[in-house]
Amino acid sequence: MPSVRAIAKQLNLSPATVSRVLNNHPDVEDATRERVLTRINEVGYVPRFGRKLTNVIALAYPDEPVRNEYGSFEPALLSGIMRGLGEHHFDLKLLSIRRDKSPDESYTQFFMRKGIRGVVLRCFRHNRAMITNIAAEKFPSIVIAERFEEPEVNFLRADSYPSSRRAVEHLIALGHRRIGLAMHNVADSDHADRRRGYTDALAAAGLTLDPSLVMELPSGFSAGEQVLDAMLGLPEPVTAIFATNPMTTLGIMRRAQERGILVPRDLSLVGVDDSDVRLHVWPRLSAVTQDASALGLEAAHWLTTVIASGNRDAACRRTIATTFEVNGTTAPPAAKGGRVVAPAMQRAEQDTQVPQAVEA
Amino acid sequence: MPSVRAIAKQLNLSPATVSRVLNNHPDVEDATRERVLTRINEVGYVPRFGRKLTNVIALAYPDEPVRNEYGSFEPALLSGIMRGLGEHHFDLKLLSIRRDKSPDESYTQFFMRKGIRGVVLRCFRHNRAMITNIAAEKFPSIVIAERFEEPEVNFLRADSYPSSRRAVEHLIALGHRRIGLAMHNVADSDHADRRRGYTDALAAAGLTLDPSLVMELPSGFSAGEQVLDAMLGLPEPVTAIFATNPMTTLGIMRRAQERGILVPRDLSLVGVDDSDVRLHVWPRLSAVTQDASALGLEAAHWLTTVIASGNRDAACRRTIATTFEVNGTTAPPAAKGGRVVAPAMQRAEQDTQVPQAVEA
DNA sequence: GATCGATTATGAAACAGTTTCGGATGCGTC
DNA sequence: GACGCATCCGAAACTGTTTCATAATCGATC
Repeated sequence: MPSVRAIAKQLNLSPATVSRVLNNHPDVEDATRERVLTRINEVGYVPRFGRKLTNVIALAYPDEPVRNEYGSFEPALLSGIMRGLGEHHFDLKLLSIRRDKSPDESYTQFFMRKGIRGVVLRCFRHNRAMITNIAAEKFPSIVIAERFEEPEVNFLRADSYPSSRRAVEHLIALGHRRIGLAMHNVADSDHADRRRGYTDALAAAGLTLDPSLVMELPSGFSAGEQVLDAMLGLPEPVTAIFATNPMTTLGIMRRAQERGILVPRDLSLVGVDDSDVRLHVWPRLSAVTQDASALGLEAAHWLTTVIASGNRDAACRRTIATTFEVNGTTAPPAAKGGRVVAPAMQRAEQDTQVPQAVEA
Repeated sequence: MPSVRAIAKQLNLSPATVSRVLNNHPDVEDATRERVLTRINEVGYVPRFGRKLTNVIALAYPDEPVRNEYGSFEPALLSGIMRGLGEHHFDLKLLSIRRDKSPDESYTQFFMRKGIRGVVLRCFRHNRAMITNIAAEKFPSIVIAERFEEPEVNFLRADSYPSSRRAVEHLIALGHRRIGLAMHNVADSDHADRRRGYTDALAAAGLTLDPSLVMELPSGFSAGEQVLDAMLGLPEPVTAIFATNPMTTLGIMRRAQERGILVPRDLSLVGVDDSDVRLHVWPRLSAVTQDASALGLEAAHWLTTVIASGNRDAACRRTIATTFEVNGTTAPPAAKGGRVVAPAMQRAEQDTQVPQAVEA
């Protein structure tokens, strides 16, 4: 249980200087600061409040926390984290790293200054380096929904590959041959998995991959609208689309309705859903679903357990399953030429089927 | 700047006992605990970390934080709060009162034990008493999106009345005479305002209020589905619906599409939106909109400013405006009998209109 | 009825982190 | 050389919390 005073003594310094380093005060020599920081990392200092340990972890975002564009993933994640915190009686802080971290302090310094014992990290395309740095500093941390090769990075993710592959196989089994893929243009591992599910399913069915059917766009709602227009504007249009991003999926659906394209009669659509949104649209969306709330719960529980146990070498490289749920947006491709049933009637029928969960 | 030691001295106690009261330790006599608590409230004790003030506020939920059913209000609110925190360099904690507060401690005790200086409170139907109690204890707090008569309660809300009234007037101006109202069955002040907007608009137009057109249901998605079925199943069905809850609105839209009821040709719909969801459905939803993010920002800014200034008597009873935005779900009622344009074509046209914001 | 034991309530002291104040040192300038 | 200023750091003071000891009270048993 090293304290500020103990560390100061070991280094022949005063507690005041160690405290200054911890709080990133300017007037301490660089060499001294370095000595203190390395020692702090060696002995595994943990901040205390008076004599009691601080039981706070943070959910840290690289930039703006809880942005709206992330859809329902963030609130579900947050809700799960709060539930996972309960057992060990930890509290949760929300942090924006870019806003509050001074560039000349280490991540460990920053987190200790904020009085937290561990951190749940959100990963986006631009902050992978940040995350490997945090992990390299050995500060207790776990990354949500992303995969890392570096063995010191702890992560908890949902594996989209099997469900994505199953989704595309489902489309192929229905008779679709021209299946579009709407990708995020900066690939995280999740989106890479979904792409792999797509290509592998095509390959396994003996279909050749047509690069013109793969679109890469910024994530977001309006991207979906562009996707639909582009894919139906092809010389030989697609009959089905697999969209790897929740917001993009909604954009596609909306644009299809706007243009009077009936889903699934004129176009089949498989999307991705982080919570219950797939059930709140019409027709209910056939989708690869991941349980963001469960991710948050498990991550918070692992992190607080590791902190409480004092085990500094625990590793988490867990992957939980996703599911592919067949709902109302997938059907056989239209036979060329014929509308057999009146639109409104057909739509009413198609959605009466009960959702079947297919385990991934 | 009263400290634990100062308070102890004033009461002829040891700092240990005061600390025990603050942390809700069991072995302190009730009379002593009471003396300490009243003194703490008198002198306005604030927790410190070492010698520095703790700059943390909390967003406190009565039960589960950030529930999914609340739709997009919570993430938008949270995002706004984080932005409003920046100026005074405060941090944010998330708290569940029911989960973490011991029944035999006061709210002030609870919040101090958590090391926070102030709290942003979410208000639901069942915790109004809790909130007046917190305010009566004079702990720095502000309630989001609710109105209180008690002068000691600080709140920041959006006034839905003018926009709601304008929304219903809009429907009347389009020619609607049978306008349904879908209400939350446990009325907070927001929903009461929306109801008042409805009744006043009808009265001003000389229309009599038909009680059978007013439905009160639990909030949520499935309630919307029930509303649609009920209101169109009336002997003399409605031609328009005003739904006062975002999730309910989505439920109505989905069920209408499912049943092949074309909005707005067969039914006009005005909803409520807390963020951008109205633009993500087809047709884009005519809606009363409130800016949850702005509510969060303003509330956090007010609270941190009051705390930083040390002004214990500042009051906040602010109301910000909402807007009524005309989009694609409102149109004149169908002339009895005729479908003039083919459904798909008509739908494509109706949504091309640019949203017009009408200030409330 | 007395005694032993357990529980309760409290304080002194030790310990946790932070800041204030002042001293020492070095560097530049007049 | 003297003065001024900035840098760096330690002693001391101050904050809150816990541990240990102590005194008082209550209850049960002989």
